[in-house]
Amino acid sequence: MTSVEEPARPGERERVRDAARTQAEILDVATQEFARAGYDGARVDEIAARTRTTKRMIYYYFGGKEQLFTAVLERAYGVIREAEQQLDVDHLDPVAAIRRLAELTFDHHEQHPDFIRLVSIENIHEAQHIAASGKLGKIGSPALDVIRRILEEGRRSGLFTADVDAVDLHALISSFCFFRVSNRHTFGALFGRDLVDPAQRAHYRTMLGDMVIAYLTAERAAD
Amino acid sequence: MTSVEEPARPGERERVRDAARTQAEILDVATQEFARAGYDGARVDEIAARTRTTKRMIYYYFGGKEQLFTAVLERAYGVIREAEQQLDVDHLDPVAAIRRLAELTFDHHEQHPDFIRLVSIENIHEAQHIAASGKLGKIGSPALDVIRRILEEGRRSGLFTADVDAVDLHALISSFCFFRVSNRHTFGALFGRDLVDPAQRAHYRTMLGDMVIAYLTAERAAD
DNA sequence: TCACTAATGTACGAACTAGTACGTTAGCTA
DNA sequence: TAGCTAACGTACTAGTTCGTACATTAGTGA
Repeated sequence: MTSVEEPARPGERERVRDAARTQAEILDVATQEFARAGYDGARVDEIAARTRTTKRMIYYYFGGKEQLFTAVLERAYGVIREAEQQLDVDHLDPVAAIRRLAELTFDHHEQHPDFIRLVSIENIHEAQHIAASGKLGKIGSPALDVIRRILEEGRRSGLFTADVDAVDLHALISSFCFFRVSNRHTFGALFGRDLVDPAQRAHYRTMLGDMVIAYLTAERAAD
Repeated sequence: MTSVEEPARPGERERVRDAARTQAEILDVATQEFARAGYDGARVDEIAARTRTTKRMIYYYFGGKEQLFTAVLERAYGVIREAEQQLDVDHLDPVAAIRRLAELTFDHHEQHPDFIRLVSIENIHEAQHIAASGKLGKIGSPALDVIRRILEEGRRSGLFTADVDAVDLHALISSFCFFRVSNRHTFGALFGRDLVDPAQRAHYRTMLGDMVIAYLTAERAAD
């Protein structure tokens, strides 16, 4: 998540009024607060109190609580898109490429629990903020293009047998990565196992890769 | 979910005062309201208005909003436990047994979207109500015992090669089933694909089974 | 340097919301 | 059938929460 800790660039004197900084600071704090308490549990006053500015500015820049949450979502999705764009697997064989992609997803989900919480919250509200966003419509994800290319190559070379398209494979990979973070509390409370235990991280990361590869390369009964 | 539509048993005259019926009716409506709006978004007044009783009775029987939500969770988890207890796969070979179990999980998740939403909500609140419940501690799940038996048999017979225990396999199966329902709104909005489209139901159900079997039976590099 | 506007702060209000004090009655039991 | 209590309803309050009217000032362009 883009943060605003650094006081602009060195040499540039910290101005008292800085619209960009104020907005970014509001977004940082709002991200934490919405992720912590959910949309209705989050308090606009609390967000304001934890910035260097006032509630007035939240309404000045974002218009209201709903639009603030939408802006928070837009930025959070932007971050994962950027990470996915860094992905370069064209030099790898399809099996290694898919494993690399799955591991990137795994790592990103683990490193951004706030993002997971925001997405969970947005689903409770039936994606109404995404629908109202404009910036966030059906713009897909860079990962999808990568998956498409890998799948094509994998099938061409005969390594992949599964009858699956890029979107479904993305869902399969995401489901494991997402669940592990999103449901860790209830899962831990009910089954006594912490899915995000650092000592088990490598285990689950391998498990994910094994699962995806096994699925894609399994011998299939006649289609 | 246990419902209270039927006016007791036929012949039994509907009494004006019926503690069990009132409590069940409150739980029914509260389940819907909490699932609809989240914990903080849910309104005690709204729950009361949609029952045949008043807010007073919610406090009389449950004590408060927190305890009401806990009671709602307890009942919802009870329902899935019951479903899992119906499961009888001892007569099936391990591969068929695991597929049957996965499909039962798939079906239950699809048929109980409110349950999924409640669990998502409880995770946003870090499972605090489960922790405070008593009824819901680390009591596991009937499905776990079934998985344990199938895994043992599968490994004994040499069919299963994966180094995975029952809890992790349960997580793998649940993640796909849960994500498909819990994240359908954001996934649909971002990728233009409805994961719960009835026309695709069989496709995803097969995909789940294929994935689990492929993972369990894949040829592994030397361990 | 001066005026203009974007950026900011203060103080407040209207509406909502969880929870409760108090009073009433249905239905069971002796 | 009388009386007792679990079950129920009404009306209210204290505290909260989103949002805004109004006043002020930093920084910039002419």
